[in-house]
Amino acid sequence: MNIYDISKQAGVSIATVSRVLNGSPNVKPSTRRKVMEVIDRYGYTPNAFARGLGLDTMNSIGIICADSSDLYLAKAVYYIEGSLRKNGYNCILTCSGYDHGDKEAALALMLNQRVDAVILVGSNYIEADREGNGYIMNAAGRIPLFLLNADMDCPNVFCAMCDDFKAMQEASLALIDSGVTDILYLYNSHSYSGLRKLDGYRSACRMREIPVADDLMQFYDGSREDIDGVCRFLCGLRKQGLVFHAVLASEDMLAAGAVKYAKLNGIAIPEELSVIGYNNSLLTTCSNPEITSIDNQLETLCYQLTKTCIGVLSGEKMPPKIIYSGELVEKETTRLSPGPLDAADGR
Amino acid sequence: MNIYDISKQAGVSIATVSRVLNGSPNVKPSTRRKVMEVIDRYGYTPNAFARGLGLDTMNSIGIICADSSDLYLAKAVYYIEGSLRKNGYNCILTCSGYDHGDKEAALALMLNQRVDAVILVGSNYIEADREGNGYIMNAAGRIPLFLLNADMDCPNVFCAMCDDFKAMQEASLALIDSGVTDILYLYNSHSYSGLRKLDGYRSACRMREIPVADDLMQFYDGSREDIDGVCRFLCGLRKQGLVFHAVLASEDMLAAGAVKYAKLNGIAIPEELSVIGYNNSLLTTCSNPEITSIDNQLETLCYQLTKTCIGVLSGEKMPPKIIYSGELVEKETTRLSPGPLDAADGR
DNA sequence: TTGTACGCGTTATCAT
DNA sequence: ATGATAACGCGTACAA
Repeated sequence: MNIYDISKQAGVSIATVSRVLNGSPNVKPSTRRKVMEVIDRYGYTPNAFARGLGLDTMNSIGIICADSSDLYLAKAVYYIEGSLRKNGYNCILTCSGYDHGDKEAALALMLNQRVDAVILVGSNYIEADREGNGYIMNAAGRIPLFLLNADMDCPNVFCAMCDDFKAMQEASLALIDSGVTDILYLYNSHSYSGLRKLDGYRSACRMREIPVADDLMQFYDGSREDIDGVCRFLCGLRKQGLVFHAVLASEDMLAAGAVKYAKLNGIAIPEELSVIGYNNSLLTTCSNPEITSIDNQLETLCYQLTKTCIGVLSGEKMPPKIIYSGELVEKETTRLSPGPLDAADGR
Repeated sequence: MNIYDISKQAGVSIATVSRVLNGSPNVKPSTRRKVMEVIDRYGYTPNAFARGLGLDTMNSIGIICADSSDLYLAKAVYYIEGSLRKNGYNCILTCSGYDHGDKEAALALMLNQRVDAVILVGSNYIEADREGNGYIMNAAGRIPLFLLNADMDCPNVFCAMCDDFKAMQEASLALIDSGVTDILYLYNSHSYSGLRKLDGYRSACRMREIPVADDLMQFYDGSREDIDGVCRFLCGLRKQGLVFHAVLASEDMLAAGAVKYAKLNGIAIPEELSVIGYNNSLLTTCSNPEITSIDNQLETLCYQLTKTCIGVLSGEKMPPKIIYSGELVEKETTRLSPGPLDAADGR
């Protein structure tokens, strides 16, 4: 069934059928009814490919993330997909992995699919060196690009991010000011955002005139799912004589490993060891005790980014950069000094 | 840049360009080089919409799941997307939610997108009553449908699933045979698969001639992310005087709630309370103690299902149903009697 | 080995 | 208000 068949059955031209289909006002009500009746009878829907060819769009948007099974990225993809679909866009998903060449290939494939825009989910699409981002700038020459949790100054590239630097700085300061010493910073990504977090920690140390010890900044390069691996990693550090009374982690999963480490070694939380994670994911409430974590407003970020995307595609002028602040959510793995908010809270 | 431009630049006809593009052997090497040179120079790629129109396919496959941020579904989506993409297919993702009408709408949208096939991820697309599945049978009349973790007999519908009944039955038997009494079955889904699991538990009780008490089968209808809610739910049951020495859960998240419940009430695991989850997800190793769980071979199932999908789309004859067995992975929340495997293990 | 011409199913333009 | 017709860019049968 195509538009010709419908037009014949309805005794009109294909132009009229098209008009009915697309809600043109220039159709006599009786004609519209007649055509609609035939359309409904045959359950006709216009061929999306032909439509795409004519309009040069199929209203689809590419979503690229490293790994959609990652707790955090999965949430982001979910929010973005829902928001875009609600606005009539389809989402083509690609998991690119963390390898640079694969990321580049994934983006190229999206462009060939003729998507209207691409959303890059996660901080790992921006390299610390400028050259590594050439493929992004290049793609931005063809279609608008949207980055979640990444920062880039480039025409036709729009970003929504959490100020990871400040969030981590504030968490570090809160820890320090509550009297905790020897804070181990644990991270597992060298992405731009990863480095920003690390810088936040360093900056806090400097602000409080604490020396930034190299062996208190540890990189864990095991699997992102291997909580026990993190636990073993920390046991190893301990065996090497490293002393720390807090673990500040760039990701909840690392913090969960720290909690296991404490359990295993009979270290009391938070009395002897404080733990702070990042992302405020399900892992924080699954862990026992529940993990204090930084909420980086993922849902809001996703919503703002898709809103920007839809705006751009409708030809509106949109802000190239949206920045939110993270929020420290205290649970059971820390005993921070009461902040101004808590002090004001009479309960 | 279209195929005409390229053909002009290369001094050949569009047919030749097309042949080069599609790797036809009937092109003189020198001509091929000449054409390739022009293609490379302009970075030309054929218009996917025009191609789709002519070939009636854009090699894209729809993936529908209720919620791609769910730990389990996210993994499934990830495996499926990767496998399909490796075989040259694009994936259009839709999260349908759990509402029946929305699921139906999501499938209809996919059909309008003219995808080559649709994969329905998760057991919640099959209703207990036959009528509820009419929309699926209907869609199967247009394109092949693939169900992960669901069972349906219908032409052009292919399934890959874990035998949830048997897996849960075996877990129940293992618990019973290790001497545990008063096993609370905790579940949060009335899907077909959910009921199969429940039946497995019941069946095990009957096999061991244990009465199947109604209040030992509890349905939790809180949020799928609210581990604390599960904890509170169990505390409530306890306060009502319900006695149970094990929690057998249809999902790891429920089991994680049970672990928290035990901690909160000073109940020793596994001495006073055994806990078994389902899916063997990250939550099992994040929990403390780590949760014994049933691994339902998700990766294998996904791989087999996509293999079937690709086969069907290539016109091969494929089995309509693939069934795997679950595997009980014992961790720290149970102390099961040594099975035949453990006994044979000399370590 | 290469080229010509048509079909794919829309939308949009221009008459009427 | 409606109809005829030209794009849109590709693949491919058929001809050469």
